[in-house]
Parts: sequence; C-alpha cells; structure tokens
Amino acid sequence: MVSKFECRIMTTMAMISNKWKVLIVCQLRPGTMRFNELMRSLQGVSQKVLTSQLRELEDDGLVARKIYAEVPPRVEYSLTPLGQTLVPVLNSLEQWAQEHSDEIIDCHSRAEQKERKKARASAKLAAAQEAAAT
Amino acid sequence: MVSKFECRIMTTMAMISNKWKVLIVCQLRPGTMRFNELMRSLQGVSQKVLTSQLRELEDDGLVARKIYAEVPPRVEYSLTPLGQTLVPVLNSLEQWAQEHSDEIIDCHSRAEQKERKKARASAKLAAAQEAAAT
DNA sequence: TTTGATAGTTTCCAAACGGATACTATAGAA
DNA sequence: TTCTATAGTATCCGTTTGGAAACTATCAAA
Repeated sequence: MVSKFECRIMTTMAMISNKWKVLIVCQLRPGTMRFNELMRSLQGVSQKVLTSQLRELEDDGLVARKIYAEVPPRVEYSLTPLGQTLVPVLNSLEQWAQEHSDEIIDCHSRAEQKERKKARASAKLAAAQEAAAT
Repeated sequence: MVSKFECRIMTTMAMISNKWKVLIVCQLRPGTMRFNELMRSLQGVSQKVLTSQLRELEDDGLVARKIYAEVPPRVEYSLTPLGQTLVPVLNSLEQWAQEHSDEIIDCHSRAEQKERKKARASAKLAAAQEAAAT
C-alpha cells in the first residue's frame, strides 16, 4: 500500500524528476528566458525534448509561457509563483549532496571496485569455459 | 554550462529519482525488511526491477544488504546511516506537495481542460479533412 | 527574390526501461 | 524422492524515451 505521505513525495518527484527539468528551473531562477536562450544555456538538449519538458512544466504550473505576437516569434519562459516555491526544495536536495559528498564519493568508488572485481571474475569464468570447450 | 549547484541537485536526484526507490526508502524507514516482504508491501514491482533498484541503492550507499547463510536464503535490507539522512530530504518533498496541493490540483485540471479542447479541435480538423477528401 | 531568425512540429531510429515468465540453488519437510 | 520456500538470474518482448534531422510559418532585410 502506498500511503498519502509516499504519494505526495511521488507527486513532487513526478514534477521535477528529469535532468532537464531541474536544469530549466535552475536557469529560470534569475528571471525570464527565451526558448533559444534556454537551449543554448542547457547545451545538449534537443529542440524536441526542450519543448516537451517546457510543456510539462507549464502543465504542472511551474513555468509560465508568454507568447509575443511578433515575427520572428518571441516566447518568454519564467517561473510561476508556484515554481518559485520549488527553489527551497531544490536547495535542500543540493545541501544534502554537499553535506554528504564525501560519503557519496566513497560509496561510488567502492561500488566501482566491486564492479571491477565482478568483471574480472566473469572474465576468468568465460576464459575457463573457453578453455574447457576446446 | 552546468554549475556545481545544479550538479549537486542532479547527484541527489539521480540517487532517488525512481518511483520504486522512493517507496523502498520509505518502507525501510521503520527498520529492516526481507526481500519478499518488500516485494509484497510494494505490490506491483517485478522481481527483476526490485532487485535492480535495491542494487543501485546499495551501490549508492543508501541501503545495506545483509545476507544470512541459511536455507532458504534470508536477505535483510535496511537504511544505512547515509540513507537515514535522506529522510528529511524526502520530508521536504512531501511538505512541498502538501503545502501546495490546491495549486497543483488546480493546474492539473486546467491542463486537462486544455488537453480536451485540443483533442476536440484536432478531431474537428480530422473530420473536416475527411469531408474534404470525399 | 532569396535569405535569415525564431519557435516550434514531425518523422525516423536506436537505446533504455519495465513487465512477465521461466529457470536456478539449496536444505529440510513430507 | 518429491515438494516447498527464498532470493534471486536470464530471457523475451513491448513501451517509452531521447536524439538527429528535416520541415513549417512568418515577416523583414538584403
């Protein structure tokens, strides 16, 4: 069973759990940005993905989209008041990573060592099977 | 460019941004649980996915896995001290959803209305094209 | 008349993800 | 000797996701 508590966490996560969404919200903190401006600053996003993520953020009420009737088109994105309230939440995620960076790094290097060990073991096993087959 | 600030948020997100991971951590808050116990309480996970998510949580140092040399096997999962420190972070996610639940619901119903409007419009368009084709 | 800029949409394709199912090892119980 | 429970792996296969590239509309400038 999923409690209300867990359900609420998942609600929040669903709204921001995407690499680009987090970056978009971060970029928009200082103020409004145009589509291409965002795309350039988030180097690596494709147009399609940026559009879809922005639409989802808009549907979730975190980002506002203002279209100017000009040619060439001008569309400005900004955080809504609701989007602004998310900033402290992102801060708490950031702070956690900062406070525990040592442990996080340690764990990762240990996990990688284990990975290498396993890789060696399975390579050995494969070699043995190879030898047995001939 | 991705700043250190954004990078840290993404580190934290990478560790928990998965429906099942959040639920696993929540389930383990009170104490240790066995594999099947987890699977039953998280009804809906496949064995494969539960295993892979637990392995990743273990590699990230959030969950400890204790194997007892028994038959049938017994494996107990629990939060590590690092995993425990994540609980307040999850609380902040939960609190945000709770504090802004009204706005979140409003936005969603508005977005859905827009969706329905769009669907009607494209249905109309398709019908018009159909009519024009005959 | 062609070019350019902006903010998309559309299409195709490959990789990742997730679910369902079958299979494994092991020792004790029936 | 077969069955059972546990904690997984291994395999297949459909869905989702993301990237690349081409295409669109529009008006002004060259």
